[in-house]
Amino acid sequence: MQGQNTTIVIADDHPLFRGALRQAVASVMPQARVIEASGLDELNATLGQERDLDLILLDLTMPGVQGFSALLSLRAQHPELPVVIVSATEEPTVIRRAMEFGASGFIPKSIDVDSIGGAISAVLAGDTWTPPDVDLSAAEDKETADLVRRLATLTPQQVRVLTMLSEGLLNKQIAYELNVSEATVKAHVSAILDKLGVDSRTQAVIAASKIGVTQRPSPAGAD
DNA sequence: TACTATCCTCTTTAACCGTT
DNA sequence: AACGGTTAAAGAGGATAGTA
Repeated sequence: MQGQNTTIVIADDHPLFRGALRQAVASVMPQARVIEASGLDELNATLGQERDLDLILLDLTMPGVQGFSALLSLRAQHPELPVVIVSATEEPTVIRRAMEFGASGFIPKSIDVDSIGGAISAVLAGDTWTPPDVDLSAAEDKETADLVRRLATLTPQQVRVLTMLSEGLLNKQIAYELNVSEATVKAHVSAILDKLGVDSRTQAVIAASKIGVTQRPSPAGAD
């Protein structure tokens, strides 16, 4: 059924773990074609070139990736393409949030290769997969859940603008970065404020950082 | 099946207003 | 004047429904 026409992208900056993932894929589907990307740029290049991709294994912490922003824009730009998050963390909050942002699965790096293979085949079969020993039922407060839902409605361009907003850029600077007029940026900002249900860009930035869509620069080394 | 009409979303821009 | 924000409008592109 599945195997020979299946193409899977592994996006992770650690070569060792890319190897482990590749091995896990091979154990489940020896025929599958695997494309590796070591960063966001390579991933985007792959997405631009390749047509019939079946699955992306996405590391949550890669160069060029801020929080969930990569997942968010992937979901926005390629709604049909299943994304499985691969991460070192096993925090239920992070896992739940990833799933709410549209991930098809969440694989902690600590689990064994067999389980990873099982997770991958489950997702390819159309199911979702999260670590069985992690309790996801713990309810998040309503406001946060609501905010997550709102964030998920942002368009790719709006996600880009929000990311730059979080970096403290002015409308004029964002316009320069995106090669559009300042009026365009203002319109995007307005749309973002509307969708997030806030009144100002600062509130939008605070909301985004609260959820973890964009990470604020942390004072101490945080990794 | 193929073609067309239509609707909707996304993106872009200009004009305008309020605040500092 | 500079900056942030709102609104109306228009073009591109995709999805959908109806028709021949």
